Amino acid sequence: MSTLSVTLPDGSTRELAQGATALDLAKSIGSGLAKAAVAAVVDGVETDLTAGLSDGQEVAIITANTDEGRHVLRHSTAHVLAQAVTRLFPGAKFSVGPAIEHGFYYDFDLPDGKTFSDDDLGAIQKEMERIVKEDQPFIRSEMSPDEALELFADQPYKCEIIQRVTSADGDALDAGEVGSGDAISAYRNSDTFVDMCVGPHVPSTGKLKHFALQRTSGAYWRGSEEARMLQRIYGTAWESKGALEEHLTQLEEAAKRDHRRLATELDLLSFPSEIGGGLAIWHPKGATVRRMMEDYSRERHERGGYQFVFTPHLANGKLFSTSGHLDYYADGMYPPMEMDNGTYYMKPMNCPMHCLVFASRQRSYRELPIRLFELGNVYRYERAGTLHGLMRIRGFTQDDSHIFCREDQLADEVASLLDFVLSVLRAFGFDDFTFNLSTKDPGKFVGSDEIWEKATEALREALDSHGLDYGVKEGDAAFYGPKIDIDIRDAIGRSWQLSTIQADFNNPERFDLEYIGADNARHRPIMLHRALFGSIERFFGVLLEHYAGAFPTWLAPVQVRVLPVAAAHEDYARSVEDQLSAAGVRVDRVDANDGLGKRIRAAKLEKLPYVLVVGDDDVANTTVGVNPRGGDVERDVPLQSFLMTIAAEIEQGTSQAMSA
RNA sequence: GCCUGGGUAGCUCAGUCGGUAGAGCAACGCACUCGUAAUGCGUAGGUCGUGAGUUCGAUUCUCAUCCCAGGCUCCA
Repeated sequence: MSTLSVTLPDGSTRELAQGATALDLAKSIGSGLAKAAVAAVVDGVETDLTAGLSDGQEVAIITANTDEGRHVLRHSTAHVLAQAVTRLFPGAKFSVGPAIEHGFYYDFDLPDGKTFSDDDLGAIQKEMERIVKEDQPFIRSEMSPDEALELFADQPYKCEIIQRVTSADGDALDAGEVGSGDAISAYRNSDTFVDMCVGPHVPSTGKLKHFALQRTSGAYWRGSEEARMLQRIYGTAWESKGALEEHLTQLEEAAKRDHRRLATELDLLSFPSEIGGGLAIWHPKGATVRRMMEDYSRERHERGGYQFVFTPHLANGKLFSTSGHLDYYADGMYPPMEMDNGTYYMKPMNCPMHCLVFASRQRSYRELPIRLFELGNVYRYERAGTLHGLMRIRGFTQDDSHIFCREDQLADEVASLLDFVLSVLRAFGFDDFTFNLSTKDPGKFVGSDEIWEKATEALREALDSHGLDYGVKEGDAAFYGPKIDIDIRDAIGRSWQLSTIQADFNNPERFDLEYIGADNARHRPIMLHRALFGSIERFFGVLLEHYAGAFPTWLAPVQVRVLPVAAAHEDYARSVEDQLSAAGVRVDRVDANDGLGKRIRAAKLEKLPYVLVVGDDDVANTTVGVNPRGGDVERDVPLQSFLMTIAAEIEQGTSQAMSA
């Protein structure tokens, strides 16, 4: 019997019997590998383990504990989910079920418009476990579109996908589902269940043991609000029980640092329903942190050559017609207020006002760039279902800046803006950034193509000159100009979009802004929009989750708490408190009405940076017992020495921030 | 806005197959005066999100509405 030879990733070759599969290859290397294998890469193409190999191919085995391997597991588990649902809900139509980050989902259309309730998940999970136990094979077949239409005749969503992918306008989603070209592939698990899919899949359902269904939700077919709403089930799947449990634990940990929960626990702010959805009130402690953030921001802007302005929350609708907001974003604005001399709106952005500041008098080229800065309150009518704590809110404050400059200043200005933004973000403990350049949305823009080209090029140049890697989001720009978005990654690896730098050649035109050039002629300035925190509220939320409520000392609402051991030490405790307070430290005191242990516990739960315990020895020697957050207790520390330490820490926190 | 689930004391939650509610923590009071993550006892606190309907009677059932959560869509 002849053999075939394949090359492994390490360059070595292996002889296998004719007709051998990737699984045979894995077995020949080792039983452990065969057990962990879920798919293979043959000549650069992901393939089923059960596919036959040919002489001369390069083959790599994909194991379950890799990103690619988990992707296969999750995709295969989605098929098991679909089969379970079709067993439990006869007549259910299924549409698409991809693997996603950390898991998978599948969308269904249940007969008679039925919906899933959370209670259904348990039964579906059990059915899935049954299918896993049955160890059904995933058997691949390929067919023509016509054959596929016949096979999936009772699955209208599959038919629609087949029709779309075989017509000229097949899109990425469809391609992911069925591949491209004339051959449509499908995977059959049993006599009663077959699903269209490019694969690859695990050899059999017995490989899929460690998964959990998580939640149900509605999801529009093809992501369109006009289309039918399908029923989606989300789940997660992993290569081992340990990995699954670790993931579930991580989710719990993330939930523990949810800013909405911490905001309540730490008494920072609240969202009273009496006020309305998406509108927060800041309690004293939250307000203190916010004030520190804002003070720092003001300080940096002042040193950065910005001029501070204030503008009103309301404006005549004509202003927003001029800016284009009413043409493009009326839906996102609060409804109009009819007043005696016109129609007024809450402002959704500050830029029109800042344009008027520029226009308030004649400007000379010598003045440029003019950098206007405002902590500006804006109101946007976010749809009810989109509100999310501080992250998505209806009334918020932008640390908003508009820079008016000459064309020859644009590149430098964008470049220095990038430096400025990154330096301030670093001061708040973020150092992992992602950059994205968003380009014109062909369906929603103002201004000429030429202007857009110019603006986009300026942003691109700034990113390139900084040697930054960035992605391009085609069609993601605001209606008035292209933008650079900066995402940060927080302490538990989630990414948040914060800062944005936007070039705008349109508003200067709409507001007819001009300056007198060196040539004594009138010229149009270029405008840059720039938010750094984005919204103070959102940034605060991100910061709160990033630090899990344990703010660094310079930001902490209460920096030190003084605890007298017993009533006899209260006078001394008060004096310690006064001295710290006089030194500018945010300090409070809790007298000995409760046991010391209880008061310390309370302070720890509040995540205070320092707890000072003072007793007999301290009164006698003017010392304190220092219990720092996350550190060891130190007794008999001279008060003056603690004072100097914490003053330095606060100063350093701020000044590190300043020079970062 | 759409789908699903929820709203009971300051917080976290239990409960009521329709007969106006309960725990822990917090608060307050008394006792204890204590050296580094919960001292003990007691008191008070709720028109059960809001409005309407059904009913002898609604926190419980129905409808509407507001708010919240997870998704979808949207996010200048």
